[in-house]
Amino acid sequence: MSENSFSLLNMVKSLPPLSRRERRVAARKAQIIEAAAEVFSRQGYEHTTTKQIAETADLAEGTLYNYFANKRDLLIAVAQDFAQDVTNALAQTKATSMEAVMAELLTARFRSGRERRLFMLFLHESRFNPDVRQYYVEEAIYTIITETEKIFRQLIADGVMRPVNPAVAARTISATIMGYAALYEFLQEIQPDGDGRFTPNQLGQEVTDNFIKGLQK
Amino acid sequence: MSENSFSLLNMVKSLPPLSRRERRVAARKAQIIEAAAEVFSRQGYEHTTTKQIAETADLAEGTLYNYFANKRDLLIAVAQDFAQDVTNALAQTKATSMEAVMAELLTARFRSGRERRLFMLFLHESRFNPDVRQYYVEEAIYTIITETEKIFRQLIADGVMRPVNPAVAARTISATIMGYAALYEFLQEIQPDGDGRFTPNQLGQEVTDNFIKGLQK
Amino acid sequence: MSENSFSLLNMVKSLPPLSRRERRVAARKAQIIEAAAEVFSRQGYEHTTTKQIAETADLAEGTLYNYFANKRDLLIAVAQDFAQDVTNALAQTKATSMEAVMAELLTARFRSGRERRLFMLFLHESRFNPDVRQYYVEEAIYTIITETEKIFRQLIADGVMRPVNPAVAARTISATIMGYAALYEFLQEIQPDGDGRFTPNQLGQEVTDNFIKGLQK
Amino acid sequence: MSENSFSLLNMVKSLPPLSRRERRVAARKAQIIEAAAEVFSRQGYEHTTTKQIAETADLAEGTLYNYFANKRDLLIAVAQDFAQDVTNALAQTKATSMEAVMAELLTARFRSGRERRLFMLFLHESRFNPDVRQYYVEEAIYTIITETEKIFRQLIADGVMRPVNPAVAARTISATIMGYAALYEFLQEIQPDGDGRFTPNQLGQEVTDNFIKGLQK
DNA sequence: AATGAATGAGACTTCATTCAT
DNA sequence: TATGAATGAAGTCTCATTCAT
Repeated sequence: MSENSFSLLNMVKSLPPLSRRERRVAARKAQIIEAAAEVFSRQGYEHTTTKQIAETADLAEGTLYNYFANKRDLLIAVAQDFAQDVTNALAQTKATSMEAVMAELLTARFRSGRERRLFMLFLHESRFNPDVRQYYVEEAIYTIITETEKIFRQLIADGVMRPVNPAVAARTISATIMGYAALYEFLQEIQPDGDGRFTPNQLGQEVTDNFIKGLQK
Repeated sequence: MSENSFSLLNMVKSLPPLSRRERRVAARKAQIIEAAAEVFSRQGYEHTTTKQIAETADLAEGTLYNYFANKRDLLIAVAQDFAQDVTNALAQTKATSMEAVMAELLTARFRSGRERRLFMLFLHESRFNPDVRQYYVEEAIYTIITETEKIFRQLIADGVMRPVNPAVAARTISATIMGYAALYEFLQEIQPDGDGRFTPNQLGQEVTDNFIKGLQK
Repeated sequence: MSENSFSLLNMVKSLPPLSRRERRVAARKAQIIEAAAEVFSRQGYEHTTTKQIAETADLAEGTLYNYFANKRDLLIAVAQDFAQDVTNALAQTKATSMEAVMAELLTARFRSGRERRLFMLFLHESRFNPDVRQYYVEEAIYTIITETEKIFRQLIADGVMRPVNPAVAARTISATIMGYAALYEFLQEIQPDGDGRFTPNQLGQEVTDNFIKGLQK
Repeated sequence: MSENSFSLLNMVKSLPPLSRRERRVAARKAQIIEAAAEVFSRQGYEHTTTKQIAETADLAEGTLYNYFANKRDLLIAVAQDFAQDVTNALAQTKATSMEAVMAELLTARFRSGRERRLFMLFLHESRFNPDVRQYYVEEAIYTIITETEKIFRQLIADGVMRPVNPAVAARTISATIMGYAALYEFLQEIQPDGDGRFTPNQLGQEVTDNFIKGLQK
């Protein structure tokens, strides 16, 4: 999420340039968000104390409150930041062959453990926090699904994909991605017998094959 | 999860018969586990107070501690109970046609909102609680995956399924199930345009079709 | 305010008898209110910590919150209790001669330092706490004023008092009482030169004389 | 209290003329005192933050500390300033008829809501702050009492007033003034039935009449 | 065995004060 | 001299757990 501060800054390039003070505030916020994301991803929201976030950010506890109203707002900020990253990344995905699209969808997300863990954290917290739900679900998840759906419609129109319901297919792929993100935490211990471990790429190729050709003989 | 208490009792049927006292203890434990499952599923672990569990179980707070050492142990008991249910249900699944297997896998689980929410809850909590992880992941998820894998091996041997890696296919299906369990909370708001809402069965059929025939033309 | 718990109990004598549990709760509440009144009267609301109240009540800090939602509610309870005392005391005042009425009004209230200090505390806190304002001002002060006014109307009707506006006179007397309550804190240091200190009774007689006969020759 | 800053400057007129630097410092102090008086009068001491004072004074928070050691000193300065105003005003009061003296005493003070509220605030704070007590009580209140006493002695000597104890009478009048200052906040809601509201002047005349002629028939 | 009041550790948050710029 | 971000002490409140009845 350190690239994030960059992406955030880039997003507003067209706006009037930031004053020195605004830049400093933005940098501090980014520093705190980065620390919060780190600790949240490791320990979850409830098990994280503001003291720990402050220590990770190398700041005093009170300083957090000069930039965020409360702990909850800090979680929302991390979720917004996360959603922004997902949205930006997906905006650059190009639909070419079916294989390429699937590979991109299945492997591009969740390469980093922290990102996977944050993904699952927000999934959990959205149930109890409407703002997280809004920023995370309605931005990140909605974006993943609708962008995938758009790509599928195009592939069907191009005659590359067979004419399934693109809405359902997009949701199925998204669900599979999310499920794998969750499983990944446990897969290292639960390996197919005798096969040793898969690399993410190998796994991606196999899954892609399953989806494209179908499981039926 | 009221059947659950039954399943717990059934498990020990082969052991020497329970004394009256042991039956009373088991019944109380089941009562408490049922209450805890209910409240945990609605509010999550951290947002649930022992007071709420006691009220739901129609007992005093202190009584909980006569049967469980602490709140954490209560969560573990709920997880064990849940895993038992999943294992029992899967033991009865019979492999016939591919369609039947897929339908069973995709729709049997998660018909109830509470079960879906508990599933998600354990997924979250197992990151912070090794015992939940052990009982939930290594029993429930491991069971789902290996049983599915077994079924797939059979289907491949029968020539019904094409010879993909059954370990990967089983994991993909499991991941999809888990992903849909998570998405379900949000799907009502994120509907395919103009299509109205899917019933679980409709969705199951579509997804089954995707998986069996593949997405490729 | 220890008599208070009595008065409170007396008030509900006509209601169905309290269960043992209700009596215990009432006693604990009274114990906590008594402790809070003591510390508030000495240190004011803001300078009082919940820790101090708990120590004074010989309870743990958390126990306070089993009986009152928060510190503010504790202040309100003390104010209600205080208002109840004032109301009860005034209900017993009998109007006979002008001198007796004045003496009663001027000396009955505020014999104890704690009561005087609480009176001033509520006066201050009502500005920032609508509930204190309601219970304290609209019960205690309103009662003092209207009861005095009633007495004055009677005295005028009896031909003992000259026909001034009884509403204004009642407010003037009340204001004087309140002002003396405040001054009392400082009067010990600010004595009339050479006269030594007044006892409350001496002062009451002099003031009564001023009011009854007027200052004019 | 804008005249206040003036009064502060006037006080030192007889001292050697101020250098430019000293004038600037005095002006800044007056600016800060004015802001503090404004916010204190509205919100009370404890509910006022140094941030709010700084904003009201249109200065940065740190700047306050170049002129006052801490928040407490700021309150003391406001109290001193207030006492100064009271003393100055009373110095100009001339004793002629009894009616004139009473009217002056009863209406001159507390025409402004802010002054009334500050009066009450100092009354409260002096219980917890010896310096406020010293400057406010021993200057303002003491001055009011002793000046009134002096006037009363004169009136008695002139044969206009009957020979009561002038010390007590002065205290009674002062107490009444203070009581009305406190009641004023609530009087709007506690009106004599059917009489509508009093203007301060009407009230002053009635009260004067009560005091001069006495309540007795 | 059941009760539920008492406990107190620990979390979040506020805000007066400091200090580098 | 003015600034305002950083600080951290201290306060309120929650809630899992204990224990006397």
